[in-house]
Formats: sequence, C-alpha cells, structure tokens
Amino acid sequence: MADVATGIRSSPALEVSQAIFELMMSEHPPRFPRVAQELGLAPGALKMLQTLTPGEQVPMRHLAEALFCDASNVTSLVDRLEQRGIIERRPDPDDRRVKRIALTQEGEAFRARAMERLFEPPAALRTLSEVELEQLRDLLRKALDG
Amino acid sequence: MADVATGIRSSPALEVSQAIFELMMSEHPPRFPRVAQELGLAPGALKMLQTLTPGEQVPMRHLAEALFCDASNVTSLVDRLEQRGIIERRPDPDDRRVKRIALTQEGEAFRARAMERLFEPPAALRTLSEVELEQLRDLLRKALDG
DNA sequence: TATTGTTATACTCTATAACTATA
DNA sequence: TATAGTTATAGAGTATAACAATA
Repeated sequence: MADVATGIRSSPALEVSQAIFELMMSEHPPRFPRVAQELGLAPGALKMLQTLTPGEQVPMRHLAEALFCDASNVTSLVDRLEQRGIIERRPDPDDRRVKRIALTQEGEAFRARAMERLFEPPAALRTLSEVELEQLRDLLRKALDG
Repeated sequence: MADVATGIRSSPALEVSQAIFELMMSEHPPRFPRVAQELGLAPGALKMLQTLTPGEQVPMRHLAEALFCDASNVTSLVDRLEQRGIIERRPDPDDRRVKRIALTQEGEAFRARAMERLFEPPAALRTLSEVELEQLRDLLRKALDG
C-alpha cells in the first residue's frame, strides 16, 4: 500500500518514522532554527550549547566532531559565545595546543533557559493523557536505550 | 527533579519531547540536511519536494508559505529543480501572473526516492518489536490527529 | 612529522528591495 | 492600487586552505 504524502510503501517502522517527522515539522517555523534565532544564536551555537554539559571542559576538537562541522567553524562559534560571556576558553594543563571550552556561571543559566525552550513539548502532545505520554516515553526510551 | 543533559525539571510530556529530539539527533550528521546534500539539493529544495504531492499544481506563492520562506527564494529553488527536470512551471489558466509548479514524471520518481531516504526508520527503532512499533505509531498518530 | 586551533577567503543558502506583468 | 513572480544584491553561516604553536 502506498502512502499519498510520500508515495512509498508502508510498514509500522516507517509510519513511526513519518509520524515523528510530522511531529517535528508540525511547528512553523521549525523548532531548532526558530529557538536559535530567538536567542540570537547560529544553529551551530545552539547545538554547541546543547553539547556542553555544566561543569564539563571540552577540547574544541571534540566540539567539531560532536557538531559534525569544521574546526574553523568552531572557532567562530566559540568566539561569539565567548564575547557574550556564555562560555570561556581554558588552557589544557597537559597539552598547550588544546583549549578547553566550559560554560561560565552565566552561561549555565543561559543554557538552561535555551534547553527549556528547545525541549518544550510540541502542542500536538497536549492531546495525549498522562498515561499515554508515559507509554510513549517508555517506548521511545526503550528504542533509544535498547 | 533536574535532568543532567538539560538541567531543567522533568515531566512525561517533556521526557517525550526530549526523547523525540534525541531520536532525531541520534544520526550524525542529522537526517534532513544529510539527505538533501546526498541528493544535491538545498534543504529548502527537499522541503519543497516533500510539499509537492504527485499530480498537484501549486502556485509558487503557496510554496513560499508552506516553506516559510521568501518568494525570491522559491524562485531560485524552482529554477534549479526545473533545470534538473524534476519540476516544471505551468501557466495558471485563470490568472496569468501565477505560475503553478508540478512534478514532472521523472520528478515523481525522484521524489519517491527522496522520501524513501528521508523517512527511512532510524536505526534506534530496530530494537522495537512489531507490536511496540504499532503502539508507538498509534500514540503518535493520536497526538497528531488530535 | 602530525595535530590544535586560528586566520583569510570563498561558497551556499536565504532574505531584502526594486522591478515587470498582470489583476 | 495590490499581487505573483523575478532580478540584483547583501547577509549569515559554514567550509577550504594556508598558517602558527605545540606535540
């Protein structure tokens, strides 16, 4: 059986995949770039904040890998976040080539606010009951952890 | 209770929202830009293909609204998709200002392949059984259909 | 000789503003 | 006068290549 919206054959896994996409796309403009813009951040900068856990000190190289982007882009993203006092460059005690990136205290608060907005449940989820949400959560967690 | 990854308080709806995000982010690089690039398309061009249902003839203006972008960007996206023979501009019989965009025959096949790749179930879903996938699908569909 | 991060530069995507033609 | 689409141009974000410092 072919689906109208996609023109491809269906299966439960495919329908789930499609539904998740639909849920992500149910917001206009899409969540991620919208939140980034509202906070005055490049999309990459928001991804970087998401990556940086409070208390961590991450070499820039690792950020480039996590963000799947070029090192020169990390430099420019870090520059701007540092200028805004959200993160800071710290020397690595073991390797003087390396700079470790950490959230400032101010940055931790900023990040918390950013994550709140990023993960705010999509409106579509409001139609589900508490029990249904828990079922949904458990299924998704099983997929992710399993 | 605060979550380590986000630093914000938890609720079932929030946990679902987070899990869905995690599922989308579990692929590196992220699905949408990756598939677009593999097909030699701008992200907006892939969105446009997703919007264009086979057999439809959509005024460019409508595409701009659906893509949440400027009309001039639609012109440039349409230019390139038309050059590749994927879509075509057709005159509107009722309003000579309007150009209606439709998939070519070749374009319909291209779109089908693109949608196949776009909606290919994430690897994480493979850990779920058929029954669990159906439960997951039903919950997501209920949320989306309201 | 290889690696971390930076700089200078170029490219891609999208938006803004001015324009043509229709309504 | 307003609208559909185009053109020319500018901006933001990211990548490429050459470089300095360190390993």
